[in-house]
Amino acid sequence: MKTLRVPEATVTRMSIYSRFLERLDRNGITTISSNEIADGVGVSPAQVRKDLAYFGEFGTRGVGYNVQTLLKYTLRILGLDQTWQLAIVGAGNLGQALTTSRGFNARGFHVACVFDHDTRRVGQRIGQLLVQPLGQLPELAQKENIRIGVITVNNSMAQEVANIMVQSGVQAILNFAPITLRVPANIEIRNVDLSITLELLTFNLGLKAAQSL
Amino acid sequence: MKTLRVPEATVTRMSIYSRFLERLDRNGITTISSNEIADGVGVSPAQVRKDLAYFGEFGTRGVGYNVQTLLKYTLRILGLDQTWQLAIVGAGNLGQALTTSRGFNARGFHVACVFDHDTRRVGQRIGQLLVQPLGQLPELAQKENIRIGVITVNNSMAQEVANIMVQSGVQAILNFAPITLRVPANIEIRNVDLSITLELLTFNLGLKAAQSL
DNA sequence: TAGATTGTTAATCGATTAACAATC
DNA sequence: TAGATTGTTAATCGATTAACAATC
Repeated sequence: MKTLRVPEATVTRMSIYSRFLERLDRNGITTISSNEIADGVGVSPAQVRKDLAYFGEFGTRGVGYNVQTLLKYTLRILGLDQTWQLAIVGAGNLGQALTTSRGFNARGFHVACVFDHDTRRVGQRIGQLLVQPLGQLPELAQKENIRIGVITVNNSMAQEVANIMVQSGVQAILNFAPITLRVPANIEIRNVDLSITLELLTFNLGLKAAQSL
Repeated sequence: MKTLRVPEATVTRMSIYSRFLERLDRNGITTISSNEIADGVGVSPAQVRKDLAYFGEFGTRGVGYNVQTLLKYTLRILGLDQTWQLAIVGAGNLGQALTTSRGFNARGFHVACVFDHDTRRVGQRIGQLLVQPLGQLPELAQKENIRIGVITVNNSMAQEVANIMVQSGVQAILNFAPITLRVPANIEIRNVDLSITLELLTFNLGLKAAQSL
């Protein structure tokens, strides 16, 4: 049980390489070098080779990488060689957007059900799905083999929803409520805070303004 | 014109410190140490002091930091001592969610207008706002002093929308379309790709599964 | 003055890049 | 064999942490 220690930036780039390879594959390109991958996604060739080296030897010296083979490996590394059933809790605008979004319904991901606390929302149609009452989450999570829960409710409900998700056997949570949720250590959790992203922009604009003085 | 070089992680943490200070201030706390800030947000005290040191000396040795003063400084550093007018282009579910979201209507940010290409959406009400035709963007951007544009249209429209934004004098773009946009170098741009975030989760779940073998 | 906490320097840690031997 | 490109090692770069002098 050796613990593989991979920088998070490497994983992010694996995701980017993987999409790039998908595009190459669609365009019928069969072989590619680290140099071309680097050019294609905007990193250094050494970085590409180093990133891949965390996971194995996928290329052929003097030749390059087989696109299909490398694509298959990157998908497997990212855990995308299997299906991930998602449940979204919170059928407001954000929940609706994510339910039908391409990112959440591609590359192994599938939004299998949507829940809401509000009885007025229950029964509403979102894409192919009907909004389910929150009380149904434990049962449907079992039935649909939900492994990832997405929280798009407001702050006051978020912790309660997280608790229900954990009790329902969900393994990972993607949380859009801008609060810190408490979950057991074995649950993967990640927060998406768009306000911080906005503030990175305004910070940089401020820097620029200062530099042009 | 000395160029201030600050790690992006530091800026992200400044944003987090700033919110923490807001909470302290609301609770009437007047003084705080780097140790307490560190505890409150989950980083090391040395990190807190080092982060702040990029921007100045805000504390008093032997005493700590004045909450109100430090809050004011963090807000100024992040560029939040001014109002940032936003325009959202794409009045679908995501656009609607962001238009009325608290993160986009607090701490100096204000969604001033929403646009859509689709004539069926134009005139719709979102919160206080009416959806405007895309053609109105240049004029309204001027009139409303829009400095940040948010792109929530589909991939095929995103580049065109970015072009119009740039021509309209927008300084920064937050792009939710999962494609790489070409903009002039003086425009700040940032992509939000939720799929990559999802894949970080599945990668970690895969690691965990491998370790428990 | 004694106790506390900052701001800063030096040490450590980790990630990226450069360089090159291995090898197709 | 000559040319090309990988996989890996060593060098560099940058960020975090530890430690402590400065000072309230």
